[in-house]
Amino acid sequence: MAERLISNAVIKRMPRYYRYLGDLLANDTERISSSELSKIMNVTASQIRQDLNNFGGFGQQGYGYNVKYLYDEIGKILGLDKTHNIIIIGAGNLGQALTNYVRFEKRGFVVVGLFDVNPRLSGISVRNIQIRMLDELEDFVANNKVDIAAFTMPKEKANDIADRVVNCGIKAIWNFANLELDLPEDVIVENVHLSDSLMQLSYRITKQKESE
Amino acid sequence: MAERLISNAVIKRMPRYYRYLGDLLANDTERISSSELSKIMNVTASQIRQDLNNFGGFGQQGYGYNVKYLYDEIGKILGLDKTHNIIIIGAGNLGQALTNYVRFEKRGFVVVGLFDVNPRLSGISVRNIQIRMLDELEDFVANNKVDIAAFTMPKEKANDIADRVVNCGIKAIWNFANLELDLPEDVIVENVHLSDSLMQLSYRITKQKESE
DNA sequence: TAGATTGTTAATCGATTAACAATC
DNA sequence: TAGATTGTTAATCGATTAACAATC
Repeated sequence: MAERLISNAVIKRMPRYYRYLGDLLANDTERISSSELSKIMNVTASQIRQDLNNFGGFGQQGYGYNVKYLYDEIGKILGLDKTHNIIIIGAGNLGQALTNYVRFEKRGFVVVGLFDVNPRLSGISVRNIQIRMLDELEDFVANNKVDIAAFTMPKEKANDIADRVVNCGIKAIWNFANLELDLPEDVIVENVHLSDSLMQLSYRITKQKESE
Repeated sequence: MAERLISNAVIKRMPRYYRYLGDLLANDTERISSSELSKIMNVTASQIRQDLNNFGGFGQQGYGYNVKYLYDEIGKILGLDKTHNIIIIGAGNLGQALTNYVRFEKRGFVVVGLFDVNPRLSGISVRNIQIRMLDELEDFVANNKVDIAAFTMPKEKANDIADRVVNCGIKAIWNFANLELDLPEDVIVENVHLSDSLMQLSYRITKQKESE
């Protein structure tokens, strides 16, 4: 496959395209032009065509895009045609919420393990996944295919655990801990900083009030 | 206050500055130059100075920035010096997780209400906040100051509830439902699309595997 | 074929970086 | 004062939009 470097701006938009195409598919829409889609999604048609052409020509002149085909292709681009096994480290509220977020499985994401350090949680199950003690981590990863580690533990513990996770050979972290992990560059980290998001909301509220 | 339009790219970086400055403050660092900070944060010094100067001159030539002062000023820019009352709609796992996310309170975010439609949850309390039935929403908002509604209900219900929330006069939504809300433009919506985030992670994993 | 719409090149716009005069 | 470092202007880079030839 051609080693084109695709900008982050483009990649961020792909799941959104996927979502809208999924909706169109659910409505039995067979085909759509970039200009129709641009109206629905509130972006320019030009951007849609540019974005898609980073990955190949999925459309047809005079016709537009076949919704089902494009949906599937974007799914492949995003790796949704493969299964991703996830362990969740930190079985507090957020960890349990993620574990329960069943829908993720629809897209090939499967929670295979749930870890915590609190002995009180030992043996308890969340959605049929028993909570394991963190000291079993290395054994578990050695015996199970794990693609992603989700970090829902307190941030104080995150860097130590990150080292252990990386030593086990896990190459991708979905990080909810409110800090930046310091890791080798071949480890992929996707951050979800809820507190940053809330601050951005707060900024916009404040700005709106000022302008009144 | 001068009505400068500040780009989204800048606003997104502000919470990150705030976080790093908070860490420096915790380490009793009194002052820092843009170039020192740029090394820690892995951005250019130029960008730091440009970003900050959108909001005013917080530094001093030949000295740099006073950490405590800059931290406080960014806090004010982000509206963290004010209290924000939040209601959470959808008392499932994610709603409860957010409710329990005590730390938010440190920054002036207070969960004042928790709603659901499931009668089984009626009367149950999460962190001393009782779960109310959704039909009490309008009454509750009329009698309590509510700044933000967090959406943690299933996406099918999100748009209807959004209309009700907006009719109550709430002007800001923190949206975890995996769809885009269709609302008047004076309503601020901050989206947290966990599934998009996971797909981006999946993309990067896939790409890395291809290049091996 | 004629009309429609893509894929792609060129033009524009905005964001980032570099440079440096101002000044503490 | 001399050195350091900001605030800000100018240059560069990258992303978005416009335009249009290719083609279904």
